[in-house]
Amino acid sequence: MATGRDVAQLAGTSTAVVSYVFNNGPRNVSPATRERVLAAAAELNYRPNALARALSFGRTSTIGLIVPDIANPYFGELARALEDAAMERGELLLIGDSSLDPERERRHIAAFVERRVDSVVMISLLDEPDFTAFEQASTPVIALHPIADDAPAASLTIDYELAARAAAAHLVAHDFDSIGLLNGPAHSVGAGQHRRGFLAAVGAAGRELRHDERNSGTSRADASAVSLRWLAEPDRPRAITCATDEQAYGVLHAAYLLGLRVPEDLAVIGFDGTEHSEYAVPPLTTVRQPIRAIAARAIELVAEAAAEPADGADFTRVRELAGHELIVRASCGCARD
Amino acid sequence: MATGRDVAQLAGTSTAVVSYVFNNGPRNVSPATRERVLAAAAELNYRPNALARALSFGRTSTIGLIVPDIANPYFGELARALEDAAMERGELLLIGDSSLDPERERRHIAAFVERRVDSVVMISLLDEPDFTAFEQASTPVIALHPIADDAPAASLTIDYELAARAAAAHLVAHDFDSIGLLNGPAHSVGAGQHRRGFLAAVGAAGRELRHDERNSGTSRADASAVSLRWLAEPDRPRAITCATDEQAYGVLHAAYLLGLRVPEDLAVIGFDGTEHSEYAVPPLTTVRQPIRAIAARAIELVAEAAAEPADGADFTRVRELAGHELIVRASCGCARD
DNA sequence: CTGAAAGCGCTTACAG
DNA sequence: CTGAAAGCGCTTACAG
Repeated sequence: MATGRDVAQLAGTSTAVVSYVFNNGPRNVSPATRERVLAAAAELNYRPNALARALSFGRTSTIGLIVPDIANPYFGELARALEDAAMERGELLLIGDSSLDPERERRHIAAFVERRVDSVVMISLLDEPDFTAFEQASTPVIALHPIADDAPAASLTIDYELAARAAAAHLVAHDFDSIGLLNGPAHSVGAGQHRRGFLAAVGAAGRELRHDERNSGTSRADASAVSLRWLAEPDRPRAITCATDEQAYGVLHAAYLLGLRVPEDLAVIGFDGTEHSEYAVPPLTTVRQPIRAIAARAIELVAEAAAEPADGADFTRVRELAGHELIVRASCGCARD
Repeated sequence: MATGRDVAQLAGTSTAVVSYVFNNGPRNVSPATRERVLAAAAELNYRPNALARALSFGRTSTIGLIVPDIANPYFGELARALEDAAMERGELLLIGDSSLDPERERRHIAAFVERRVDSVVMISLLDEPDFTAFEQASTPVIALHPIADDAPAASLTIDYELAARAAAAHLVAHDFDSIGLLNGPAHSVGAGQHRRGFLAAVGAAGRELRHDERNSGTSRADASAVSLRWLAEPDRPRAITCATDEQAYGVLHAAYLLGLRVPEDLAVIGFDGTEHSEYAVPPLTTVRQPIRAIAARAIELVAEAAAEPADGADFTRVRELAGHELIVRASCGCARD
């Protein structure tokens, strides 16, 4: 490929001027010279080498994203929203998919550090992800899940406990005699928050209410297998609220296999609220995370932190909360569309 | 961050040796020196700068992927499979999501060229994508969809016409009196293939068979809206085969809204066969694309082409076909799981 | 086995 | 407004 030197030669100028033209600065270029440079560049199909540029400029204009599972539509939607926000700022989003494999996550972290991404948005598979590589590289990181108070990263999440409580409270208001929580892995931080929210709603019911919790992985397959056993028990719950939409789809599938009608025999509520949830059969009542707002804010925070490395210490103190929204559809028995 | 020079200094050696140690070559290093280098690197948390490395090495060890819509689970699964294959070869996969926006696709192409990815795997939004930027950079590209014979890229796809015919033939064998095709945008190359396969199956039915085609975008929302009108018509089809699973989910949703039972009142067949299709309600009969095999082969082809630029001309002649598989589940009325 | 030096393709003070 | 030169952090012939 043609280099800046080729262009300079053809235009009868220096590489400095070529750079000034392509970056609109930092020095002015006379219109005539600019024209010649542009013409030469067009003729040679010149494309500045972003690697060389980043090397001398000291910034890659690149934001890394690490998601646990890109095949999960929630992370797909999130990735898209983050990319929209990044592009608006002229940054490229690099997506790394951990495929639910912590080793894979580690490799993405290393790859991002080596490639000198300016900043990172991360949804870790782990409750306490290892930020040291980013810390050593002084790369600002924002986690879109709860992290320890002293973790060297910012975080931005909804209030999972409150949101989980809202979902359970909705079931309580339905007057069901028994409700269940299909939670994530029992000992994870996230599961603790869902559990506390769920139990708070049960406690506030003001009446006798059987309740039970089961745990499954986040995949439909896992959730379906667990639900299949659960729903076959004689005292199965009348309603189930889940920690993710994916799990809710597993519950719907299990109910189908067992010949249980939703919502007549079993009410179901999901959590995350991707666009797909509207097209479930039946349409899924769910707690919506404000994906676009979270994405826009995350990119804003991280881009600012990358631009002003001085405030690094402040940035890692950031613990922001976003709002959630309960979306009521047919799966809990409220609406028929 | 520490540089190779810092490490060399601390280890009392030269940057060349640091490079030899971290790359296991191309020159040998005495065990003692290697130890000192490794110790110094560990102490300084040295991470080689991949940008600088790529600049002098002439390769980025990076493969670009462009997908039309990462929120579509089919592309999510595909991205994951491609990343697995890339990682096995020590390459990093960079994912660019076009968000169904051709302008976005163009930007990803430009970004990949500027970042000097070694090769590209592409699923374009367009029937005739513009490969010139890649061609000028002599970056090998493989398209995972049909492309023109003289397009300067390789391609690897299933035989869509044959696969679409298999799906329609299955409906024909059910003895339904009328079947429909929910196809993609009417004038696209892909839609033509689905149509020909569908009509071939109809023609081979050997009996009176009403048939009809409708078109929708690939999203559930679009497919649902189109199906809602279609299924409300008095002579609605008894069975529908779709061009994608996403569209099939839209049909299931529309049937639900209209109170039609699947498969009793309406049989449905999807196309793509992601893992999610098994958890639809009811589980979706679909044509499975061999995602992992396609991904592995695509990476293999493109990586080889990047390694041997001499064979560039041969590479762009590659037009490979992969096999498909009809997976029969409950949605067409055959099985109940 | 190891070091000094040139080069990858940019950007940016420094002179003019 | 423009050019010659140093530097970003690596790799790799070239000498020794």
